[in-house]
Amino acid sequence: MVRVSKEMQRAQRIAREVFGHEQLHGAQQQAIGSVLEGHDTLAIMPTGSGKSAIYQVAALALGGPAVVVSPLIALQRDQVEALEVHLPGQAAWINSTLRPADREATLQAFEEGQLAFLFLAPEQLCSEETLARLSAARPSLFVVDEAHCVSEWGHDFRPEYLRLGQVVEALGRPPVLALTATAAPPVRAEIIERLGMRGARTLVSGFDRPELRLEVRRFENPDAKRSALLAAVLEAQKPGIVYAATRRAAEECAEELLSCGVQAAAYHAGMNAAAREQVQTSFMLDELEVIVATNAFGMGIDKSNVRFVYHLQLPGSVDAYAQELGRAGRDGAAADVILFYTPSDLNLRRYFAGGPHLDAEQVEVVLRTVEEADGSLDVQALSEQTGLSQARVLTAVSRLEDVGAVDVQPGGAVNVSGEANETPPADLAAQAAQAQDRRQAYERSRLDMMRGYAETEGCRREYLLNYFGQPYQAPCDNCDTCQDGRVQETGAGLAVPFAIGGRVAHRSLGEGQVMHYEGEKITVLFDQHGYQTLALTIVLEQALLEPLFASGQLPTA
DNA sequence: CGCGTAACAGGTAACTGTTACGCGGTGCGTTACT
Repeated sequence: MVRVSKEMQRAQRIAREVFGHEQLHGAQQQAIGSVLEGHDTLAIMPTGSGKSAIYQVAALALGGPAVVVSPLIALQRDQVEALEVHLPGQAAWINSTLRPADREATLQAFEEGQLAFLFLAPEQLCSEETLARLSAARPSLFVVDEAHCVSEWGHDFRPEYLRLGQVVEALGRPPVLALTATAAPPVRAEIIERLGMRGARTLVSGFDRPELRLEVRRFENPDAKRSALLAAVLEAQKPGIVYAATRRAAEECAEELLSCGVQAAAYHAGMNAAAREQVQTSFMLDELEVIVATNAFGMGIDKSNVRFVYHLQLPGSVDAYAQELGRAGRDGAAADVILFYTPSDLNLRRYFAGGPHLDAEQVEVVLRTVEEADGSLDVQALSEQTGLSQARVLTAVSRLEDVGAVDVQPGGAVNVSGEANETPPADLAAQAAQAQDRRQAYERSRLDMMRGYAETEGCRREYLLNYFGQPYQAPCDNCDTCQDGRVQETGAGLAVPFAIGGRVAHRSLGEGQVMHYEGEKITVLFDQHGYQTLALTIVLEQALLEPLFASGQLPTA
């Protein structure tokens, strides 16, 4: 018999009376319960499964105001509007769209306890003053929505994401609740580490989407591929989404579709805000049949009747692919998920993966400039002083921060860290350059996993689920390889030498987690070296891998 | 990193081969103008 705690009963009542949810489902209850028991919690749940209700109910049950980190101003607006229905006047945002007077009024309302929810992007949490004022209201919960951004964006795009751990400290360490729809094991580990979550509970609910039909069509020639995609869109049931790797490809594809009589439009970050908004709105209203987008499109989109998601180029990681394909078939009806693959697309993704390559000399120039300026320069100023691009300086500073050589102040100014004074700058620069090499190698190993999906002869659903650490018994009977008989039934119970999800140790690559088997190969995610695929016969003959402990006993940092 | 395009050289007409260069995703914020 399940004992329902008093706190949980209270949470159920809040869900019902405030938000009108008759019944919280199991995963929601688990996550809310975990938070109410005071645990830092990472909840991984598909979009549309009521993630918002978790933080909404948990925060009210805890009784204090919640600080919610949200990556996009548009998402902050959506969340506030949703709360406004049930709790008028108790949710607000702080971002650059506010006039100074309104910003001040909002902060004051939060300090005085009039707000239950405050939404902001991580950049806002870099101001000492804002932090001090938020902390004065003694927030009872710190929520990081779309928490995969920590790992996807923190390293060389939005570095403030990597500093949220310090923010949690500055706010007096309220319980941390991180929410995302997709996170593979290394992404989970990084979210927990970077947010400084303690004794974190990780709750994962169902990744499998049996209604999605998975397929890869391989082409050697990009033109032939584009024609095939156009033909597929013409025939497909609409509405649908086409993902392209570049803005130009998105625009060209949208134009071609239009000229074939399909109501299509492009969507990417190079368009002005009004045009983007208009495209998104008409897609949501079913006025537009097909949206052809870069990865700028999708976060926070919950449209139930998307009948296909096609990719004109492969995404940079299986994580990104899972996010994007997950936007199909939310209503539970069948939907088509096809990757149109040409191996040459890997080149562009390799370029994007892991940011720029850094020479130790370049990093040393940055570090010495930081020293000479005595903490007065930010990334932009450093870029001007050193003649290196901003992206390069940003990456150099992030890696110097990782190795403890520099600190970045809330205002953005870069300082030499106190501990680093003993070590020669050249050594620190070399360490930072190495850290960047490792990061690139890791990102490329993730790209290799995406390529593995495109090229697998096995069940694609099994491949995806294994990637997210879940065992699966192929065939699924709803992917191309299963349906055309390529998948050999491995036979239930055929002994695999190391359990999927289990921990293993390799002589030279260190410890890792078993991800996937395919033919004579085993893929392991190594803590230090990313995803590596090894020949099973050699592994067994030379006893290269040693099992550690079963999955589920993974110690959390 | 690697691809596609533009510019250019070669030797006197039209074109081919070489080289150089630019381009490629995601958003917050701030600031200087209209």
